[in-house]
Formats: sequence, structure tokens, C-alpha cells
Amino acid sequence: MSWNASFLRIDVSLFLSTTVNRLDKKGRISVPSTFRAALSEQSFQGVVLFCSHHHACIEGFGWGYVEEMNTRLDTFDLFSDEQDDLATAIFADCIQLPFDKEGRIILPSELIAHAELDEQASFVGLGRKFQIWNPDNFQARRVHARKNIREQKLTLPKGDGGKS
Amino acid sequence: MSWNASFLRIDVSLFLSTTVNRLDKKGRISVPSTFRAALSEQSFQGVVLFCSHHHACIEGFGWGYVEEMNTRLDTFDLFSDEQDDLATAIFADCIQLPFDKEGRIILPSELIAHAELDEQASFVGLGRKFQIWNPDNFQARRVHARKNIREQKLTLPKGDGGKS
DNA sequence: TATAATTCCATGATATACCATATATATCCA
DNA sequence: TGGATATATATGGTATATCATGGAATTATA
Repeated sequence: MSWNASFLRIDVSLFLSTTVNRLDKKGRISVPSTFRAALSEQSFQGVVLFCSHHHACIEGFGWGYVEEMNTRLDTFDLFSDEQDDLATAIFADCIQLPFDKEGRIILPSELIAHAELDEQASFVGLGRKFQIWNPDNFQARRVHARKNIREQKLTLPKGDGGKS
Repeated sequence: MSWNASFLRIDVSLFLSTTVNRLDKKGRISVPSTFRAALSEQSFQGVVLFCSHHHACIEGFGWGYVEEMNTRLDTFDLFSDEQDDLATAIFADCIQLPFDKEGRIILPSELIAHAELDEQASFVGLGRKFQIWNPDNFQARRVHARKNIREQKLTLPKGDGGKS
């Protein structure tokens, strides 16, 4: 009981681990239930996706993350070039996809093409966001990421005790 | 219907993604249903548009955003030149367009000319506001926005949650 | 009366809801 | 511990509603 109680106190839901699900001919695919659980508190029941600029994959997150980005955009003047450029690069390419009753989303064909998806897709949890990969491509990406970390001795930066 | 019900629970409505719709000879064009959903809470069922001062496009938003702009104008002294110029540039040129029963608006010819619109137009979601572009022009604009961000190393600043 | 503006209705394409089934995970009891 | 049962999750197909769009009918305007 006490174990469970401490677990429930987590306020920021995070995406963890990797799940492979099937993509049907209509582009439908189940979002892993653990991911859905992380999004269950949100007002909008669904995900927001866009094509990654760095990899052949899809970036995804919840509505809360979009709202946070919008709040940060407010630090710029309305109609300023900076606000316009950022909003164009970030929001214009976003696609809002609601869950169906079974917890699936329908991937638009552009996203399927960009991520080179075929029969299956890997949902990769990355904390506040997640990615969707062709499972084979992700295998290669995973090896590459580990190699980078080893060679560049990358580590997690220090926390600031929540003072930021 | 149940889809709509879940959508209505969104607290902050934002415009996301890019949709290309057709413009008929009478200047009619459908506002994307996702945009209409974001505006559904408003008392005025329609959009507010004006010619962008920075680009060959149309700026658009809901009535709520007009009120927000008005609030921001208050940071200038009343009757100052800045306030006068901005208010004139923005409010004086605004056009209020109601939806017809099918969710379309009729674009005035000045706006069509300014945005160089032809057969089609792109509705570009930018958060609290959106833009209407000639699809070809927007393609170039999108590339340009990304280039600006890269060269000026623009990023979203950390939000302060309004505590500053 | 001619022209423009607005409302109304019809249609095809597509997205969504609905239901049925398979698979995996968890629970229970011997 | 292991097997059986129950529950939750994932997947597949079909019916239905919604959306975008074109055109016609109606009303207003000059």
C-alpha cells in the first residue's frame, strides 16, 4: 500500500521503454497503453506528431507540451519575426491525432513515408516526448546513440534542485 | 459527437498543422474543421483577418485574440504615438468574417490579392493565431523560417509561468 | 431588370464510430 | 509452482457520420 501511494504522487507523466505495434493498411496503429496512461490527465485525449528534422522518424508528445511551447512563445512580441519564425517551424508542421475508442491513432501518409514505416512501428519513450520509428531503423539508431555516448563521454547534466 | 465532446474540454484552444483547401470563384473557402473546433467556444462564430505587414499572407485568429492584443496595447501609454500607430495598423484593417452553415468564409478580393491566392490556399496553424498562404509561397516561407532559426540560433526560452 | 450577395441543398471522399476477434497480461486456485 | 480463468490490450473489418466542395435557388442591391 505505501509503495503504491508513493507511486501515485508522480505529477509529471513520462514516456518510457520501447513497444512495437502493428500498422494496418488504413494507417491505424495502437498507441501503447503505458503511453496513453501518461496522457490520461490531459484535456485533449490524443497525441501531437510531426516529422523529425534530424532523423527518419516521427516526434510525438501530449497536448500539455504544446501548451508549454505556446506559453514560451509568449515571451516574444506578437507579430515579431522571432515569434513568427518559431511558430511556423514548430506549430505549422504539427498534426493533432485523437485516440479512437480502442486507443489507436491514424497516421497520415506523409508521416508514414517520412519514417519509412511498413507493417510495424516502434514507439520509443524519451521522457516528455516519444518517437515512432521503423523498427529496423531504430535498431541502427540505438547502436549509433550508444556509440556516441561512449566516444564523447556524454553524461546527464547536474540538476539544480528544482530551483529553475 | 462524442469526438466533439472530448474536443470541447480543451482549455486553451490552439491552431495546429497546415491544411490546403480550395478557393472557389466566389471567394468561398472552408475553414478547416479543426480550426473551427478551436473557435467553437466563442460567442462570435467566425474569424478575424487582416493583411500581414511582413509577408504576402493573411493573418487570422478568433475574437479572443483581439481582446488579448488590446490588453497588450495597454503596455504603451494611452495616446502615445506607438499605441496609435499599432492600433491603426492592426485594428483598423481587421475584417470580421462569419462562417456560413457549411463552415466557410468569403474572402474579400483585397485579401485574395494581397496573399496572391489562386485556386488553393493553405491554412497554417501558429498557436493562438493562424495564417492563410498561397501554398507555393508558404513552401518557401517554411524553408526560410527554418533557416532563420538555425542562423540566429533561435530557441524557445524557458517559461517563467507568469511569475516574473 | 440585371447583378451581386447570401442561403440552401446534393455529392463524393474520407474519417470516425462501432463491433468482433485475437493476443497478451494478470489473477486465481489447486 | 503450474495450469486455468479472467481481464486488458491489440488488431481487423464494416457501417455511418462528417467534411469539403460544387452548384442551384433565393434574396438583396443598384
